[in-house]
Amino acid sequence: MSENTSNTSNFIKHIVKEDLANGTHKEIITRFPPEPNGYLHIGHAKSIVLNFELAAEFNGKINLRFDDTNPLKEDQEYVDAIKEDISWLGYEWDNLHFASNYFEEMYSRAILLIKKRMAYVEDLSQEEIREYRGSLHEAGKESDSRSRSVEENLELFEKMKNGDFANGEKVLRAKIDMASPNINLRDPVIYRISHTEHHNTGNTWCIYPMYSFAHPLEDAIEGVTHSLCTLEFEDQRPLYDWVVEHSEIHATPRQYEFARLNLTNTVLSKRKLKQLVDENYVDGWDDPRMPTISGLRRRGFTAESIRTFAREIGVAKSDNLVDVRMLEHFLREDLKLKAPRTMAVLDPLKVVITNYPEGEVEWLDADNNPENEEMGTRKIPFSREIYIEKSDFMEDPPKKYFRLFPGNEVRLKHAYFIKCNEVIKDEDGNVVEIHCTYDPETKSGSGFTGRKVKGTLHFVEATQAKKAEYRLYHSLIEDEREGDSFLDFVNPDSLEITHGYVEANMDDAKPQDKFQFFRHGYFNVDSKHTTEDMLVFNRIVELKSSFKL
RNA sequence: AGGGCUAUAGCCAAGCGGUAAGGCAUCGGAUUUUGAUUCCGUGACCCGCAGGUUCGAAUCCUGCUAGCCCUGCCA
Repeated sequence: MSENTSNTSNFIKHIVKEDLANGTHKEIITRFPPEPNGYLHIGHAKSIVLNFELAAEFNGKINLRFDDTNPLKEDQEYVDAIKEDISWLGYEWDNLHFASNYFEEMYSRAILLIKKRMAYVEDLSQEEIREYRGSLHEAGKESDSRSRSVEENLELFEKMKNGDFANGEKVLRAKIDMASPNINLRDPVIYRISHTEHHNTGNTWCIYPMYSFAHPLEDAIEGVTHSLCTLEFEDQRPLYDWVVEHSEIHATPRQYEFARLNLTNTVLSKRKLKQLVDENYVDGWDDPRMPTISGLRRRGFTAESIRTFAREIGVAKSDNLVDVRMLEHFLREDLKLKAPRTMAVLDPLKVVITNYPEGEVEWLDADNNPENEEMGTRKIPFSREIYIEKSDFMEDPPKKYFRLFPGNEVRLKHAYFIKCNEVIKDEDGNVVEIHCTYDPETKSGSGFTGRKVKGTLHFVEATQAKKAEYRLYHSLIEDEREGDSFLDFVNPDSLEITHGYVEANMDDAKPQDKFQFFRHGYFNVDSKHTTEDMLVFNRIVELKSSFKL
């Protein structure tokens, strides 16, 4: 990756630099630890970029580790999708691990804790455990199970493992402090029974470690030095350290917490995203309106723009709400020089150039990207009948409208000046066709300077035009709506479909090809809906515009 | 007397005792065969508030205030 990854500063880099400088570590190891229970989204991208680039910048290593300790929610489908998304983002992990590969090791560490009288099997029901835990304002109380002998605990824990108990009948708890002001330390459950098949270990286990016990062990086993997670785990840090210390794995991973990403007009919670998918608000995890990596990819966002975005938003500890326009900015910036510029009419209006010879087609020169000459030129057709954008004509325009209207002359991009002479309407009074005349002297590239026009319109020549479908996306979530559930904020009109024309030379456009459609924005050939006879384009983002009616 | 954390422009964010980086957005202006791009210009008499220490404070101390997180056998 050639991008400069070290020009930003954040508190985690400070910590790493210091750890390296004072010899705490010779080499750092980070990890990205997704639970395979859903698809990755742009919030994960923030964490991925942080962890991978931190390791790269300081010549360390990074592990991709699936935190698969709860078989009830996890699935191989998600493992595959997550790997694909990380690779697509442009990152390579040094090692691939699964928490489930450490189950045996974790089990033996749990036994060690029991032997050290630091863990015990609990008889209380889930409800009782909750009651005994106390509340934010009052201490918890100790359960009778707490004073069980080591031998009995060992025997019961083995029975748990052997499947002698039903789900929920027993749990293993760490013996810490039922009166701690930090509720996470009030004898947290570290193993539960779940007679569930695991995507990786099958039916080998019916007890599974809890995150708070498993995660620190995973980090310690792998020699992770800097374990980065989000703010809501701050209260768990004392427990994390407790597990590492008492499990006697001689490693000292440290947990650091940073603020998760929030984006305007977006939800970034796996639970909510899953709900949007399950309840058919969208067409799957990769729906172009979804903030998932796969959705952004299908929409047309580039990996580079997502990476740049993730770097530029920074990493800190204060809650934040980043404007989506920032993401869009980096997409435009990335595609500006990379995407060929072509003309597409999204909502066509026919124009007949009455003084242009019938049956004649001429081919005009058009550059593919004036800001990037290497992209070359192409020929585009021009003839008596063309399509322009419906919104580029107004019969009765306001002041400062410099597109087409009766009596006004405009430039057709790469072609000629045309002047509107006549408006054809149907019986309902709708404008169905415009009659114009062109001036042969004004041909583009001829150096004509006789007079100027204010507006330049894009067009598609009618006989060669290729039909296309456009999918114009609007925010899936609208922050300004009101409601209690996030579903009240879902925009029912987030997908707008139109049909129009693109240049004939788009014939060889393939899924995921990206273009700038003149005056419209950046578009991507949709990989799911495009067929042999119909190109379907996703609008990635619009061009910026200061035009107001 | 619950505990943990955060507070720098509309939104992100740097800053680590020496006199407020940068990006996004906004609004002007110039250039323009995209009302795009590009280019220039635009905002903190001040860093949540109030005191204090210091020659000097966004940075150190004290006290407030506001917001977020924590009572899953989720992660």
